[in-house]
Amino acid sequence: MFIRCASCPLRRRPAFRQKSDEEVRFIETLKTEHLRLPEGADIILPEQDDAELFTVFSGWVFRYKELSDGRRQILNFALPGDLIGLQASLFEKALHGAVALTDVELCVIPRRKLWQLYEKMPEVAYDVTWLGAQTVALVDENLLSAGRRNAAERIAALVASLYKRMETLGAVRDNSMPFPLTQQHIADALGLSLVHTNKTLAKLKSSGLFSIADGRLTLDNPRAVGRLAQHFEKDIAPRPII
Amino acid sequence: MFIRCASCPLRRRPAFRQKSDEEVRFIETLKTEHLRLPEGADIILPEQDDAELFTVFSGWVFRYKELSDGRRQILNFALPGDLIGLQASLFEKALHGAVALTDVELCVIPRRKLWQLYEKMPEVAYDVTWLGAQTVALVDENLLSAGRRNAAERIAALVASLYKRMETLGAVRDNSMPFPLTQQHIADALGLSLVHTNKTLAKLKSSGLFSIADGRLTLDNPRAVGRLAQHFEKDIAPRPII
DNA sequence: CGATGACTTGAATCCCGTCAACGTCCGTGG
DNA sequence: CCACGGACGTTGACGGGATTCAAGTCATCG
Repeated sequence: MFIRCASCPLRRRPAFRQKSDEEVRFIETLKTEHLRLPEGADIILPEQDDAELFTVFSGWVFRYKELSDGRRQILNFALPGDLIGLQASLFEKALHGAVALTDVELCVIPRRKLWQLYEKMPEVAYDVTWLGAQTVALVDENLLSAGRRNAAERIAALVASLYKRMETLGAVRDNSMPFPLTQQHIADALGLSLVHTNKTLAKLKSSGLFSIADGRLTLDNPRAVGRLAQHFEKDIAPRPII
Repeated sequence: MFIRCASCPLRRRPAFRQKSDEEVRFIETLKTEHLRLPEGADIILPEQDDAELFTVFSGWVFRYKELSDGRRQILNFALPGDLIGLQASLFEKALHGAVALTDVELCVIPRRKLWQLYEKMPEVAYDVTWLGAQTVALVDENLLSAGRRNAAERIAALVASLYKRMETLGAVRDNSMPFPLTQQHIADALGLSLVHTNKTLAKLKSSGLFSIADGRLTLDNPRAVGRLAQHFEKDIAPRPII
């Protein structure tokens, strides 16, 4: 099953900057495949030397690094519209891994076509850079969390960030959004142990900040979460999508 | 004092990919200023909405984020050849600050010229993206440190990374390199307290891993540092410079 | 020569990690 | 039908790595 960019429902959402027909047609020539992968599938392997470039079409993905004894750090989560594998495409080898957190659909742009894009369609090249810079911004924020926030603040910052992003995508209803993370994912993303994550999570839930059930998170007290997180992100302006 | 790109000593070093005369001439049209700033000067202020794009010509720079109560996290260090301010140029506002760690010289590329670069010289645009991805790689590694390494490992990883980068720039002599960081900088970069940084640093020094004196760091036991850091970076291949 | 910034050092405290056990849900298969 | 195992979540006890508080040394500098 192939989804044509011209009729892509994702890119029409208000979260994204609307592109000209010409640009969309061009992007469609780049896209070779619409890939479906099950939860848990490896998208990019650490050290992989032929990773492609992907746009997340549906589902959640995370990038990670790990140490030889198994300690794992999740670097950031990618949601629909986000680009995955830019580093891996530009460098000889991938310096990180990427895994499907849920069942996912990915638009595949072969790494060998990346240069074409710069030659032929500078607007799109600019957007690629923009999305790369967006990744830096996400990782920056996570580094601030891991380095300088305590456990409760880290969780609040993660929740606030994901909630805002999902809201922008139109995936929030009644203060509630899909939340596929296990506590192990949360721990790995925040640089905490599983046990301590569990206990801190329990405190925040019982304080009425938010609740998690049936794979969904409900934000019960947005202001308290925002205060803890010090994450005063305003509405996210429409952004590029490849 | 203006340094012409055509006669720029930095870009001729083997650390960098050599560019065609045409590209260099073009880059020179982008560069409006050769800026000198003293140690401690702000290069980009958090929230700044008109930050320019800079290439570090000489000296060290760091990017940082901070929380409202003063907790500060250094995101990464930028050395000669590195690009600063890409996010700040692409987005409405800077989401981080940048400060001169030493006296620095910066090549200034006005943010309004960034788009020109994509239209007129795709090779250079590609390099901008490459350098953006390079920043992600650096921050990724720092996030792995802050999230999953203990204090000694973090310091080893920082030392290993900076040493390798300085070596590539040809700034290492007799296993020794300039090292302008204070212990406070190290603490802020690694997500540690000043006191604990001091004590851990003392242990590593007395174990003979490295020594610091007169603003220089000498790597006495590269293998032990590499083992602690699990930072097996091979030689860094020549990279783009704008 | 007082002031300031960087670095040291010791003691008390605590946040968080580790260990260990237990509970629940769910899919599988005997 | 129920035993079994695995994934995920929960809870208590304990210890330690790291923070915080406090004080003091040493250079540099106006």
